[in-house]
Amino acid sequence: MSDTPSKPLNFLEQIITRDLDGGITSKVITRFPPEPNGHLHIGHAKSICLNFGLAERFGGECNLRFDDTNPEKEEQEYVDAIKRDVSWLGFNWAGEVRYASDYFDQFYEWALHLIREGKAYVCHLSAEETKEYRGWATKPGKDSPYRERSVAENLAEFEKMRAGEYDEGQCVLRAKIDMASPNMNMRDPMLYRIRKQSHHQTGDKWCIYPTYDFAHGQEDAIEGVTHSICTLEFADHRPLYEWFIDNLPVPAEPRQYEFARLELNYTVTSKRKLKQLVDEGHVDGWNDPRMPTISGMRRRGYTPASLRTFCEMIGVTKSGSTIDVGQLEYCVRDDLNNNAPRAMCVLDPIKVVVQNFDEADFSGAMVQPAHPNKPELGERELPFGRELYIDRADFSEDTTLSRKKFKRLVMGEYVRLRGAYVIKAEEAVKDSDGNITELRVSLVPGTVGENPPEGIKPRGVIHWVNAEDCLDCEVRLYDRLFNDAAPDAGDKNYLDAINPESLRILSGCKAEKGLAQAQPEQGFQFEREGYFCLDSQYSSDDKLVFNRTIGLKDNWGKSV
RNA sequence: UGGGGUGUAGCCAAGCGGUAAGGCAGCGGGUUUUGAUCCCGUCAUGCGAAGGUUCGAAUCCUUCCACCCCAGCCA
Repeated sequence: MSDTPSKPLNFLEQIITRDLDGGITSKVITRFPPEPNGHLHIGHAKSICLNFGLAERFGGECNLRFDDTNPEKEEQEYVDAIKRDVSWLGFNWAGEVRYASDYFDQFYEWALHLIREGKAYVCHLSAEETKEYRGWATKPGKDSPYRERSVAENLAEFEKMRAGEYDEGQCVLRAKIDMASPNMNMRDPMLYRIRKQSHHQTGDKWCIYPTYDFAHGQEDAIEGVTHSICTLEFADHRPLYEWFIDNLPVPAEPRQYEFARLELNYTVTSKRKLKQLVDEGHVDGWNDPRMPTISGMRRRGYTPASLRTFCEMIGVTKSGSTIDVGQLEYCVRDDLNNNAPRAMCVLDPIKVVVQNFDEADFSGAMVQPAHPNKPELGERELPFGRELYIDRADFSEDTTLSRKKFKRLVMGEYVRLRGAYVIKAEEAVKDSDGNITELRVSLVPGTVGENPPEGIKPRGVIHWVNAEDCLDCEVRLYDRLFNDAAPDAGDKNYLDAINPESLRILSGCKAEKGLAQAQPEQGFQFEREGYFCLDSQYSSDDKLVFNRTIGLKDNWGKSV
């Protein structure tokens, strides 16, 4: 036994443990059931981690099943993207991908079964009439005039529906349950509706499609799902889920459990809103690095591990909660800090000329570990020459700046070049507008890897690159997409909360030579700047584009 | 309003009648050739409120309050 306290079980883990111990379940089967009508986002990641994670933890299996019961909004493109996202997160679904549409024949048989049992009927009420008949919270509904049709008539009518003899909206198949139920879902819910559209999986085979309610529990039963986990808003559907399981000759009895979906502040996650951001060009596609989509976060530089850690960290409960994005950001920062190789990149370069370069006792290159506490990641070479670049913000002519407030280069004073020499600022060359165009410095010999002689106190450590062989690159600084913690709360228009500075494109940045080997999505820490990765879309052999995943934690200024 | 669900720190979250875990954020300090990391310390006389039961209540009972969800031929 390890002495680290184990994480307490969440309520689902407690239920599963109980079911396993009590012999109610022999092998846990879960499923992740997306509808292929949009791209996956961070909220789905929670569900994915939950379902796959539970299966993993208890030695079970998790299926990937597309809930494709509505051809109206679904597309193959989404199916492909979803598979890609789930795989990227690092999960393997059991067997082949499943589709609700794989079971359409079976659902049809079961519909027939209910009709024969007198538990379902074809209803010709219009949508508006149906709504009226349904009643209201305090008002019980009225029975449809078609409710008491004979089995034979229902069979015939349903066959006509299936055969395409009715148009969309003319009739539906409904379960005969209870029009006075306080639970609206039990007031004779729809089982089948007519949709004369081809389906991405079944083509034109069907013109009637089962509803979510008529499909979900039965799919679970067919697949032997033991614990069917969904979000809170489906809790009201559970009695209906159970009604189908009880009234149909299904091969198993899955149970439904609900948990609270993930909400993040400074973020919107509704499919409709994300689609609007894309369609109206507020962002650069579904995988824009500012999007909370899996593909967007991936392009931004989030790692699968960081997302999984996050989902693990926030817990699983039934209380509606909004997590601080800071917690998500902490997870990537932590993962990247532990694993990302270090590099230097000057974002706003100012040329530096080392006037006594010939006194350098190291010509050629400095050597630095790729990671300060991971020697196994190897070393990198930092060429060093007469001309360098440092960041404009790392130099000041103001000699009154205190050492505590400004730990960088000041005219006439010393600073350490990360991994190289201590230098002293001697002179600033300016253009006619007073902008510094070049900085002349001198190096202190013998200070590579060594402390400077007595009396020389560098104010701090700054990053730099060698002018001769550094790489020109573009750096994209991303910030939160919204300035408002709750962009879509109340009757606010979330578009008004868009952060106009959520993307800043910096060109002419100078990266250390070794970064030429960077692979798209591979994370690096640009020392003193943050975590970056090569953009998978805009980077090419002759143009390097780096995305800032997240900045370094920045405490200074708060306490000085 | 009928039904369903939820209230523990700024944000999450353990707790399951024996005297409020942990994480994020914050604050104070130490180490540091990254203002990062790391390390140490600190952070609820209090569990939505009020009553009650009990030697003992965040946990049990009663009433009340607040917030979320449902009332699609969406999922």
